[in-house]
Amino acid sequence: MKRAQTETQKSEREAQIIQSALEQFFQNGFSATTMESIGRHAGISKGTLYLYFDSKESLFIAIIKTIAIPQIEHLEALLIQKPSVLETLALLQTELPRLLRVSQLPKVAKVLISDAFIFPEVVRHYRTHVVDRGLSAVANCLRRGMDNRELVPLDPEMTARLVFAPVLMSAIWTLVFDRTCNTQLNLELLFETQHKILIRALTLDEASHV
Amino acid sequence: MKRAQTETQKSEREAQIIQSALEQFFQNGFSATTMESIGRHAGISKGTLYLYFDSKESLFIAIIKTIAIPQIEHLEALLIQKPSVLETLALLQTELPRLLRVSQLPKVAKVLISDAFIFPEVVRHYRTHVVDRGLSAVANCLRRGMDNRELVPLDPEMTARLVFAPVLMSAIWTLVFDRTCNTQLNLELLFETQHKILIRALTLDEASHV
DNA sequence: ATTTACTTACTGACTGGTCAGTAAGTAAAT
DNA sequence: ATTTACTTACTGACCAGTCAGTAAGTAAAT
Repeated sequence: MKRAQTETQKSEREAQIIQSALEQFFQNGFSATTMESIGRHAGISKGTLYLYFDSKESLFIAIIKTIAIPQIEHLEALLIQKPSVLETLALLQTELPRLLRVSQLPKVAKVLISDAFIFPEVVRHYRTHVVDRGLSAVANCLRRGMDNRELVPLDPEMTARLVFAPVLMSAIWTLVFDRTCNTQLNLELLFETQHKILIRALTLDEASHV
Repeated sequence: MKRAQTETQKSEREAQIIQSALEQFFQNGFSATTMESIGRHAGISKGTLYLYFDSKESLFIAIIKTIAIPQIEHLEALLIQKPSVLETLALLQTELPRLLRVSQLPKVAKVLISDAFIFPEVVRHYRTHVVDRGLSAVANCLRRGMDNRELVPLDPEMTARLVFAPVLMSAIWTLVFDRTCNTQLNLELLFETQHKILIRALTLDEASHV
């Protein structure tokens, strides 16, 4: 393998290792993944891995921290951008399928779920810095809508969870079932259907419902 | 360990082994679980395991097949029992938290998700015999309601997925986050909120919505 | 320009330990 | 005495992490 000389090349290699490790952990789980195979898929030897990361565990932690945070910041930015809650919900309908398809977040989630009990402190970190942040962003948006009578009053925390539930389900579905059964879940139709349901359920339109 | 003499005692022991294996696979994943620890938790030695199951893999398959099927049959029975779709939805609101709390289905799901790629044929079996059956049961129920104008017309397959999404989310949440963060998700409030949303979104009441 | 001395990214064989599965042995019941 | 449920000591394969060595690059001296 070509030697990484400059700092830029080195951080490129580090990113390459993290990618390879994510793919291996995702496919085989933490325990069944060998350091040798992470190295091979990154195009380097096992020994070189240890020049970049202390241990298998520190590699796991690096994956969670480097991949998930930028995505959640993107989502937060998205949610405060629109003034109206209804516009925000409409935005989610198109953004969520995109997030599921192009980001690495579903893979990270699968890895985290699978090996949660080996690394409880990583789970706690992920929960407070990724999951709770995402949920709060949506819950706050909904609460604003409920407060200024744009939306029906409901528990905003629970409603936020219900908004995210199909995202988790789709992530698992596409990664686990679609991969092993060679099928393809229609994400656009799923989120379009969810959007219709949410709009009908949450809006106080036409002065009909009590 | 007391010797299992009769056929009844033997199948009790088999069930005990399956329980122990589920707990271990759930906590540590397939690869990191040792046969010795499965035996220890079932109160027998490692060698005895091999009198009941050929291999670690056959133990994994036995878990999926013996635990999930009875639960899904229970759900199917529940869904055809009530004549009205609305009554069925109301029933789900109380049944789903119960299923999440008392059945082993969430643990089985977590194990299956974690080790999906090691056993693709098990995933396919689980999908056709458990997941697709459950989804179809709900989708058929919804389709009936849409056909006889009890419900708003929407894609019944997708709506069924949206009904189940919070179940999967709650399963993961309670098993992964609540366990490691010492919190407790309010399942009753969650499903009550979902029920309110579904009722408002799906019913064609008061002749208001188009 | 070439040699020489030095630095550093990288390699892969090795070690200590683990574990699935096996087979020889024990003991309870008939 | 024989069968049957179970135990335990063992084996061979596998792997995380280490470390002695290699080779690629750099720079000073000739």
